[in-house]
Amino acid sequence: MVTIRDVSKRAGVSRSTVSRIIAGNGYVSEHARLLVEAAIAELGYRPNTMARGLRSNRSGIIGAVVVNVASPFYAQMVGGMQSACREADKSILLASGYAQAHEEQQAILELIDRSCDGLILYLENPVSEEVKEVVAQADIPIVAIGGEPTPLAWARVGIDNYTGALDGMRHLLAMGHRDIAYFAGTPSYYDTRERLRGIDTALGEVGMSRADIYLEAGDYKERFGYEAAERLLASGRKVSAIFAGDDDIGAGVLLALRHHGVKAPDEISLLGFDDNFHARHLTPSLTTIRQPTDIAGHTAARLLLDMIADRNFEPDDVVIPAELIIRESVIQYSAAKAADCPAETARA
Amino acid sequence: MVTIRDVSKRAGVSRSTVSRIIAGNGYVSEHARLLVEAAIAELGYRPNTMARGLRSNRSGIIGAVVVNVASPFYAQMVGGMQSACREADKSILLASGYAQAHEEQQAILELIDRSCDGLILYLENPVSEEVKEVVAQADIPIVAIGGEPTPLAWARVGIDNYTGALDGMRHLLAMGHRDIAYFAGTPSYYDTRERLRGIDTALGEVGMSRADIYLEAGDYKERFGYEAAERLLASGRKVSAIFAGDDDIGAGVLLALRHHGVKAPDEISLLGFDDNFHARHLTPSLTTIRQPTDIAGHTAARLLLDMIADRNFEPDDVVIPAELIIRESVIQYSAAKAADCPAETARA
DNA sequence: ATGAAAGCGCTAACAG
DNA sequence: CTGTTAGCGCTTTCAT
Repeated sequence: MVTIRDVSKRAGVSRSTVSRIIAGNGYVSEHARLLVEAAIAELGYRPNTMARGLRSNRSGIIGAVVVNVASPFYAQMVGGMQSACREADKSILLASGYAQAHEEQQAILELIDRSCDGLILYLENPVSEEVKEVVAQADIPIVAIGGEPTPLAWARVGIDNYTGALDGMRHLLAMGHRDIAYFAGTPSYYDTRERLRGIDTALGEVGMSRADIYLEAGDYKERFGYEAAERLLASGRKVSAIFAGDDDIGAGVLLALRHHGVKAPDEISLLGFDDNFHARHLTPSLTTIRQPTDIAGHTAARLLLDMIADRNFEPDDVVIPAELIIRESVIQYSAAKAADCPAETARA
Repeated sequence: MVTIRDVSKRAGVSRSTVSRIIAGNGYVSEHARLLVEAAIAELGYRPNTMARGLRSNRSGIIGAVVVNVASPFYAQMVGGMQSACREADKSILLASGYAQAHEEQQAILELIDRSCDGLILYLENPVSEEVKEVVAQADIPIVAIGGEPTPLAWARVGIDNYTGALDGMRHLLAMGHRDIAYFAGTPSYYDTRERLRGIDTALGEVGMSRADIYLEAGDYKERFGYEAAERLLASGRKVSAIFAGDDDIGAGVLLALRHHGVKAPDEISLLGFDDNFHARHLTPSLTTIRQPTDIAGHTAARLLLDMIADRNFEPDDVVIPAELIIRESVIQYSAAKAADCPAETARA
């Protein structure tokens, strides 16, 4: 292995000079630089990151924990982080927390122990005091991205679930729907709660409340959407629109409707959330609310990198707006169709 | 920061003893172990991975380069790797090569420089001699997973694109189709070439060849599928089935068909490849060939971990079989329908 | 079974 | 602008 010592000998300078040159800081004469660069090239020298990290207490690695990389939602987010890190010559150490408290904490500790220069956290559970203690000790910048806001974070990048859901429900309302079902995802998730808040607000604007809609909570799975839709159908409750907690749930709803001979959007409109890849390929194509997860990931990484570069930099939290994407699955409520599906819901 | 020295003092033993205990090797008396463990707990000691790595030349980190994490195909694969690594207490340093030679090489160098204990590589380009040299120097186990087979790899985990495509084409043929189009993905990709080989074989079995089908190559994008389908329609060439290079291309084909009023599968059957999440949600749901990327990722990681644990372990290459998933988009060829779409293709 | 000693390769004062 | 010096925290012979 060729070390900094070999380079210094070859170039006829001291190790410090070589160190300064590869780190790119401190004063170095042009003459020395040329000599050293030549030596590095000839010898094929590559700095040892471990030794460097041990000494300088910096690793050049960013740690990220998301719920699950295998899911496109988070994968895209990680892609965004990666593109930001690449520009800054940082690598990403990736861990998944699987939305489980224990796994999440383990992941955080793992990243801290690997001396990451900073952390990006998408957590779904609060962290224990012990972990908080370790994190505080490490004293590295942390940005939270979506999920449960954590006191650990120095800054937060969030997607506007509240406004997204608000806009979505407003859209349904504006299209004349009043008999509505909402199939919420995992109730314990922060995002789920935010979406519900948005829905409350939208409902309130027309003098309705959560009590006036058919509400069910489950998880962000296609299966839940399927089963919830079946239960809705079986209940006899008539709705003209279903708002799915996300596109996966929406896909399940669509399947159930088809199996039971209910036409969407003719008989029941359907609104999704996320704008996953499959949203536009469903039949009918899904009107939904886009969450730009890649942008969120990129933004979070940028913020983190800025904080790492300048420890005094105190960024404001940023909220990435969600966007209503109108496709085919939501149509104007038509009284004609309602004729044989009389609404039994209370109205304001 | 609490170091191994603090622990040794507290426990009243030498640093070596503490080191042996945390590394879990060498002879240590039960008595000493208890003392040290207590001290570690009381002090909240956490070993410094940098110092440890510098000294021992092992990092506990696995490096992975895939084409692009943001894509569900690779994301799932990474998920599989992660699940295997978690069991072995290794972390994953992730890089994307974006199927570009330069990026791929950079990614490899980055991972090597970070002293990864082993590498999992999904490359789409050959590597330069320089990089090969560096990799050889590093002397760490490397497993290739899909993509271009690389001489760098000590072992290879591949998905059976050949047999997958063979089975797919056989299925089309068995369903009576003879006028077939194949929309291949990026021609330079190894996987693409393998699939074409499979298609050749299947065609050969019924006395046909590539010249007898409508063949177009582009990239693995929905847009390509859309445009290729439009060109096919415009060409006047009649086919009863389209085999799409992957499900994204397939989605594009379906869209084009719909826009041009061609009914699938009634007028044209469609076969995909990959079994992406959206495949079953298309209308008609897509008959396709499943690539178990998560299993491939897991397998590759397991192999690598075994090689890291035992440098003499020489694993055989493993091939993960692809599987034909039958849904709605491919139906039996019907002469009746062919009546007004006379085939102009040569037959054997 | 344990301790002493010798660095791993690099950076960061400090002095010149 | 450059060299000297003193470790960073840990592992690993080598004795004992």
